[in-house]
Amino acid sequence: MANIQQVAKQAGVSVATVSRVLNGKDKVSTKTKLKVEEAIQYLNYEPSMLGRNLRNSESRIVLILIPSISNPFYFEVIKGIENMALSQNYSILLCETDSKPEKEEIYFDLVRKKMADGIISMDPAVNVETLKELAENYAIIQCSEYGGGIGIPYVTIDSEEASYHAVKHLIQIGHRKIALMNSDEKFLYARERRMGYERALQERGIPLDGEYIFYTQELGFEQGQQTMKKILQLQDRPTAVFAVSDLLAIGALKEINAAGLHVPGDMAVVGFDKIDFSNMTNPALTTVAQPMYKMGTVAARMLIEKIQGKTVDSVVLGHELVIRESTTG
Amino acid sequence: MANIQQVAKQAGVSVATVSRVLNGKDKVSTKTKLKVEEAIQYLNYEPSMLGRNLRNSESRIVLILIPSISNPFYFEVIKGIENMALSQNYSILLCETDSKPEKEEIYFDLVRKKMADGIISMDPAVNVETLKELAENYAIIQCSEYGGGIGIPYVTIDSEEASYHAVKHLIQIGHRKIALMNSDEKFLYARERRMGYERALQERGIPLDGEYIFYTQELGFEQGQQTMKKILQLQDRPTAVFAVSDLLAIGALKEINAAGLHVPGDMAVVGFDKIDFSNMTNPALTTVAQPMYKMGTVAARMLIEKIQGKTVDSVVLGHELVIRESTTG
DNA sequence: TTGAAAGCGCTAACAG
DNA sequence: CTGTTAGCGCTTTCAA
Repeated sequence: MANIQQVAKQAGVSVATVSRVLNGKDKVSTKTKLKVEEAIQYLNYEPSMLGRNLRNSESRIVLILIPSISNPFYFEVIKGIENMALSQNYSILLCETDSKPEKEEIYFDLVRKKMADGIISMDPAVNVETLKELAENYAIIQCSEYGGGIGIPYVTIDSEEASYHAVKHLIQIGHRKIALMNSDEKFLYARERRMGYERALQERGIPLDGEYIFYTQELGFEQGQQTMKKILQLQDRPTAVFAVSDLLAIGALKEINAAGLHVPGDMAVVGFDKIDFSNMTNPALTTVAQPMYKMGTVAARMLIEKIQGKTVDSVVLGHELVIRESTTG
Repeated sequence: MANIQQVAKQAGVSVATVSRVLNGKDKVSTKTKLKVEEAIQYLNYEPSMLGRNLRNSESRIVLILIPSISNPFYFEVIKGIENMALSQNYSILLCETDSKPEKEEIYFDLVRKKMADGIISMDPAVNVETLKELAENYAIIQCSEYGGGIGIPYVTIDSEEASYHAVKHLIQIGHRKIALMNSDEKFLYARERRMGYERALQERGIPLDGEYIFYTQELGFEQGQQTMKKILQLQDRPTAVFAVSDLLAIGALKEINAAGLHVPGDMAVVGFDKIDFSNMTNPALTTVAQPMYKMGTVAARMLIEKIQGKTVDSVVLGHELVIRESTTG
């Protein structure tokens, strides 16, 4: 475990020169450079980030805040963030909050203590107050979820438009009784998605039916099952359902099957997110694809620019409707 | 962004005293302690990990090496690691290698550069040579996958026994023609699982049929589909299949359904890992549960002890067969 | 119980 | 092109 001093000594130069060779920015003569490189080789020297980080007062680590690591929606986003970060010599600390403030605090503390240079928050349940406060002193980007109007740069899609698109597809293939399986409207995206749903219906002159709108506390498989159970008990049963997450939709699928009904014959289903698993179900799920990888790279680029002190603008990316068996089977 | 100097000045004490209050180990009089705490409050001071880490030559970060973040098998393990790590004031850096040596090297470099204090490797495709070399100087634990006999402490389950258990279940419910969907036998666990499979058959006097054993390069959904396709084309078609991962099994399920056959009537299916999704399929999957959370906590504890210079022993944990619809209808 | 001072490993400003 | 030196923020002897 040699340090820079020993390398300098071995090479017969000063530590400054070694540092120059290491960082490759300043000019060093080919001869000395060679000497230094030999010494590095000889001593098996590896520069310590600990020293460098303190000196540069940076950690070269960025936090990613997600509610749950097992939600597949985040995979591609994370990959995007990771690749961009890696290319800029940043590492990522993946932080699962379980949507619990205590856990969130642990990670917020990490940036307060300079253990991380910035945060990409993908947690819709994040404490907006704290985040806002933190954003005054640290680099923060919101990805996919944003509280709206809190002055933190974000990258997201147009949820209203995406939802409109999905529902319009259902209408176009002949459905008029369409249920919406939404999440709690305390989340902005939930409100937006309901608006898209309503716009699509209104546009075709289909009256709104409050009975067809359902809210769930979480976006998981079980909630999808439970909600579908309620939908199937409706007097005037809808012929299609639009769920705002693939996991909800997959839960619905399972429940429809369990009731002996057929998808899409008896009930068409559309999901949201295009998680890997949406293709593995029976039937494969029609779903709205967010450009997740791109969201990740954009968020990471924005964060790094923020860390570098630049001002960054929010970004809204496009979406895509992936039509598969659960609507056209 | 106050530092310890300013706090000391504000409180009218030395930096040493502030440090003592911060760490709470050394004795400090109640009065000075109060003064210091007031100063900390007043200045909104947050101790920098950068300084502390350099001084202590530690990063309080541990790496987790996984092949792919989207493989659900790792979720619970990661949770276990994270919780244990957090409780000891360590943070975790989740590193996806994509089983690519280049990517692996990036992360190995992180520990060489003191950016991380140790590694928990869950990558079966890890470069064992490098790992072994690294283990001479750094704390390393293998979790769930281990090369065997390379002198690195590991935590795992008894794959042979688990596999035996699964196949025995199939035999007990009446099957005699049982296919094995295994991964490449370059992996130790693959060899062990085949041995368990063979032992179960032999024990009941069922002759081994090489035609019933299949190998896949990866453990994903697509491989499961492809392999199932081959199995269904067999002259003497088996009545059950044991896949060494849930994703393989879920692929098989989809393919069996696509062929118009029924699970478990025409073909019983057993998976391995008990990932969340194994419960969401149609029918729900019988599978072997590894104690993943526990594996994670144990691995983390072992690693931290290793970091602290203690010697640690390898651990083998138990497993459990979860019987669901895909074998018992 | 407290303070002074050294030093963890590195980078950068300045001088030569 | 290279060396000297200060200092990033902290912990920990050693003395008092």
